Amino acid sequence: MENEVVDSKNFIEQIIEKDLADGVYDHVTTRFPPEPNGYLHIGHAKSILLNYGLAKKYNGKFNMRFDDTNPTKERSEFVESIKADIKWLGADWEDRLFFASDYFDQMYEAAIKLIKKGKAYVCDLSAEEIREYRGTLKEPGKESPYRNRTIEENLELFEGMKAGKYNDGEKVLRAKIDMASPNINMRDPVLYRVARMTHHNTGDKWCIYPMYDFAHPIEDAIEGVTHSICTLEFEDHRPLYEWVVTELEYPQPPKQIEFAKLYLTNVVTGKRYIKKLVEDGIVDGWDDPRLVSIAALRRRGFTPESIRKFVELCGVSKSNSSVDYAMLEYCIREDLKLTKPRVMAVLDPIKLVIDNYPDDKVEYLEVENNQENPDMGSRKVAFCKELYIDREDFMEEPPKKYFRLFPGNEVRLMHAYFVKCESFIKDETGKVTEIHCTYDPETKCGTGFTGRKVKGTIHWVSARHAVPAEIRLYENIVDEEKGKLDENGNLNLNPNSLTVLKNCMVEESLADTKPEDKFQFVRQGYFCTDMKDSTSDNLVFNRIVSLKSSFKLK
RNA sequence: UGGCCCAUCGCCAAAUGGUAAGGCACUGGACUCUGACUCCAGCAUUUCAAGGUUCGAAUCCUUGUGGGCCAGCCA
Repeated sequence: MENEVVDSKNFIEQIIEKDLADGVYDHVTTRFPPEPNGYLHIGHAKSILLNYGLAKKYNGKFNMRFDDTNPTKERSEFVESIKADIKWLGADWEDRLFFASDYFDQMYEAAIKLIKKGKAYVCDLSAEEIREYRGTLKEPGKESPYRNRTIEENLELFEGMKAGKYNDGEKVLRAKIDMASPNINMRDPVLYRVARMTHHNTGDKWCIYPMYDFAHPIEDAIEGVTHSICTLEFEDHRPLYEWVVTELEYPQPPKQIEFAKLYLTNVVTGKRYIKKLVEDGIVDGWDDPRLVSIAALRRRGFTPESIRKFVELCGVSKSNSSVDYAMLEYCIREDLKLTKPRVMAVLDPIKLVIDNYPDDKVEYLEVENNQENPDMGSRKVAFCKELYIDREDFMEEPPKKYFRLFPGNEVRLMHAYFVKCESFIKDETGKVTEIHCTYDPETKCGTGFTGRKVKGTIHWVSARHAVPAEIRLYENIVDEEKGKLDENGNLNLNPNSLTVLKNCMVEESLADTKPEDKFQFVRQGYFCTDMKDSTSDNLVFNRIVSLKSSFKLK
């Protein structure tokens, strides 16, 4: 059933296999190291699934680690949401949940080691001065006047930093590398800063905190990570990463590998924009279904399987690219297709009366839950004289090749009978209010009737049994403008990003739907339930994607 | 002449010097109790450009062009 994929390996797999073959490493360990400063989105899913998949593929381990080295931005609530999202995606860190902050002691010792090797020094320059001394992209920097302090003096000063003798910003520990390096990251980068902040994990134990470039390689090395996979913008940091693990003399040091982030067309991903959308009340939060955070995708009805499939399909490379949103839709269609029940729904009801059907008769038709997957069982659906069908399934004057209901035409009511339109009623505004049909008892579903064929099959619900529902049609918030602000500083919004259809009717089997249930209303798009924020008494459904194509009126 | 990275169909992406996979999207057509699904067919004589090396180049070299990233005591 899986399409046969020719065994092509992405560039990271090739690196890993070469490392294993060359004996560079005797095991594989990867990790996902988010900073707990926000919510995960589809881009993170790529990183999570990539790291997890690689560990699985090479019988290695996948670690979960919060990179919490900067308490100003980090909060515990994010820790929990991130853990929940990763679990939902199916990446299992087993018992290896780590915090960079748990390694603060070891990082401190590592700093001492560098000082003793003459590779790090305490610098008294202010932040502004450091920036000035750093030079520019085109001009080399100049050395700090504090660069040549003695090891003893550096040791004493650094201990003083730890002991809280200095104010925030007064002193930093810097690596002694090369102020003339064309790579600005190598111009004596700051390793430790003084910051009196309460850390979500270590509380007030520390008043100095390590910088990412120093902390990250140490975290990886401590955990025995072999392949430290990150995104492209860290390429320039790799020499520093390597400098740290080399100077600290770790055996089998980890190596950093960079890959291109996942961008999606037609969505807004920038944190700034999402923040504005939330603040302006345009969306109802970071998990609004029109966004692409993991939580939003989950709420909108995407399944973990569909996200996994999507990430797998996107592939991994080093070229900046933007994947078509249609690919994501394809993935959820693929997943729901065989695994979720297909039900009938009417978005814009119009009454259909079967004139030759007994007034009080009710039939309970046996309907397969998924015609393509008999294992999914069946259910009973009530059928009677008065039904609702969708307004767009009837036309008074049909265009060519319109297969559905129009005066004189016969169609199949799905799972039920052929029905022929005999007449219809309009109100004073010309709007059709009721359609009258006759049905043919011989054409009942399941009888094997082959006497004649019809071109159209339409959804219906029993007017006496159907349940009212509210359906929300979500469109992605931003179009091809890629989240750019317009001349007035506003986001380029799709005015129809949320359409609420209030008068929908769904078949009675959905009455006891739970929020996590998923259904397909094929022919009218796919939907899933979402009753979390329901303000109406009706059932609430979210549409997740459109069908591939449908008959369109010219 | 600051450094690093990237460039293959509308969108992803293989091809590792041996003669351009695959998926999404799209376009026909068949089938159909969902205009869906499924099926079948069509979608790069050419890999940003121009030179060069080679029997042979998307792959190597040169020079351009286009795009991304870097001057936080953020990650």
